[in-house]
Amino acid sequence: MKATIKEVAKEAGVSISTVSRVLNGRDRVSRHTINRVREVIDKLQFQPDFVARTMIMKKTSTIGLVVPQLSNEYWAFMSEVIQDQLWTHGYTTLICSTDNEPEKDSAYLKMCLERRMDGVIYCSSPHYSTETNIQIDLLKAAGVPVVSLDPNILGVSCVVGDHLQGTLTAVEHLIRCGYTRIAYIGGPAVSIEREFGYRKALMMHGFQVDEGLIRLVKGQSFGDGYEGLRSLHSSGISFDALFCGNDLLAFGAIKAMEEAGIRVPDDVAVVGYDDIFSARLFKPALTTVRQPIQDIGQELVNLLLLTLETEPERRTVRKIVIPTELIIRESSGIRLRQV
Amino acid sequence: MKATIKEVAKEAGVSISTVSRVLNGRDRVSRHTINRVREVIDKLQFQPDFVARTMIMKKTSTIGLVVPQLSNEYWAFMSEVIQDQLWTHGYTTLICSTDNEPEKDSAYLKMCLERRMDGVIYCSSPHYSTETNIQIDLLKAAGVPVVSLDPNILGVSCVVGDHLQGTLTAVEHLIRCGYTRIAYIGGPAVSIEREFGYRKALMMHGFQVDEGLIRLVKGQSFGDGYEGLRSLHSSGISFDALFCGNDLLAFGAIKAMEEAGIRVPDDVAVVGYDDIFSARLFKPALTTVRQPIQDIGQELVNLLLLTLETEPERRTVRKIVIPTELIIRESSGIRLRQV
DNA sequence: TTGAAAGCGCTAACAA
DNA sequence: TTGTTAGCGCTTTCAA
Repeated sequence: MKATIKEVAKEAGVSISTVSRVLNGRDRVSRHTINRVREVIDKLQFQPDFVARTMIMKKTSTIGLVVPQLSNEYWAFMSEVIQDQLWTHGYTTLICSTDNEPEKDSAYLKMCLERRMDGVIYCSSPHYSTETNIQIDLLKAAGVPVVSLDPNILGVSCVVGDHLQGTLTAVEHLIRCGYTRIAYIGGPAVSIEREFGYRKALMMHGFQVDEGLIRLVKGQSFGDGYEGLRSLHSSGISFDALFCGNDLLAFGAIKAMEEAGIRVPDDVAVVGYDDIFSARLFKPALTTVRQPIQDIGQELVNLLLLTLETEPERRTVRKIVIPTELIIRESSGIRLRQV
Repeated sequence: MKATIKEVAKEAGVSISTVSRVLNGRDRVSRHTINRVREVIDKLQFQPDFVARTMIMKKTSTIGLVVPQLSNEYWAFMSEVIQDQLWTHGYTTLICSTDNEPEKDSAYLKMCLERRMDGVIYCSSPHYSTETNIQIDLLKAAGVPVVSLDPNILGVSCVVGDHLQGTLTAVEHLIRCGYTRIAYIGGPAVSIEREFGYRKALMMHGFQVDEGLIRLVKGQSFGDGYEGLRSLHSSGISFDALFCGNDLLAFGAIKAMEEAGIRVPDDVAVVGYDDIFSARLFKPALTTVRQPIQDIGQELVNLLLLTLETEPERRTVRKIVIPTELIIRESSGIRLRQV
């Protein structure tokens, strides 16, 4: 059914090595032979078998990309950016969505090794497991370049958002607005530095951290934010502001407040994190810490490509910190211009 | 660096075929040999080379999935559902986001053939090109099962949302609410049947279709909806309701109306299509036609798997129509319960 | 400029 | 139950 190089060679009356040569443009082949072979290739609709080629070349031209959840706008956009970037560099991206499940996480990494990915971009859910670490070590041991977004994995180059700083700025913004009882919703699915930034901001401004104002939820989606706020609300504790580990959590929390008759920002000011597209569409438009997805994706790809071009012995571990930006909108109570 | 089956055989003092046998669980191997080999495999951290295996088996266990735009919530979710489904059936999914560019569309399909995907799920942007058709034919000619979402590609099994009916129901809902000047924003990136449904509903209820109320925009995203409404507004034409080809277009249109001082739903009622997650979060909550993504993804996978299990000669072209459901929320002017 | 031959790492007859 | 051998479709020496 599918023509092979053998049939092309036979039909053209040359050897398979000659066909291979015109295919790869290596060595020199006479004009006449080239034309003859090209003709037959067209006629037979021959396409070299990528798999066979891969086996010899030891290069799949494929990069594995592991993200926590594709249905989360943030990761979907990130994946798109990275895939585009890699495509222009001749690589295909194998996107893997782990749905925040540690088992899937390591399973996909394992697959990356089995399938001989040329490199891996790992955007973990921060509660990755020991198994994940083992897989990453295996990958490294096999000489497969790995770069990661955010987590500190020993010996892996990474791009990190400046979460501590980002959160610090966000919470300071709330403090400056005069809020004094600032709650926090985060958890293992969100960078721990955001919690640190929250604590740091409070302490720097002379506030005691009230652990009762902190809710650590399991996931990083709408429902988790919703539950987080319900728990906060039903505890009876009072708060006049809320910082959420990401925008989706904030959306969920606001929804829960709406249902409980708490007005945002009149009763409680809210700040999120990420600045996903819908943050500006939401009512009230969400004040949030912007992570420049485009830049982050770009840096991840650059970092990976750089590693790919360096011999394993010469590779160095780099860490690139991407600054964040506070985007002030309605939800934090100040009516500035909408961005 | 990486151990091969040869080294395992040598180390274990058996032949490579014996190693292969314990690897695949084929034939019978003595308990003792199995243990011996397993030990060595562990010791050497041997993993069979997927690529080499693939070459012999003529099966990559990989399915290509082509979607128009991953950063669109609808497609991100769809991709996640399909990837999950396929993963449980032992397949890896290669997700390709074409960004609505016909060239990328056909380029990715070409890649699916080159890389010997076992099957392809094609969720086209409806303005796919001739080149796309050629690539799909090539795929079929090579015996690669292709199933598609929505478009009518000759000889390709497909799952289609019942867009004509869905739109009809939506527009009839507006008519019943008493709106008489119903505008439409759609275009090539959105199923043409939605436009037909719009026209049909109007005609069935004795309205003349006013072409001035129709705006065909290029893409399917927020910005396109925004532009569509601006164009509609600046033309000076009057309208009291608006049906949009998808939710994102509706969001954009509503944003533009907001800026123009047009209130939704008080001045203009709006209905979208898809029921993406943020539709219920939006203010006003969006009335929209729900497409059951989970079901659609499920059906696509089933259809593909079925085709995969059928010998090429016995394959039949099937078309599965998925019913839609009108979800009434605030934007269309009736204050029913929020879903 | 071309061809013959040796593999890449594995599976799968066919023997033993 | 195990080993030998012949490929899968291609690239790449090495000769001619």
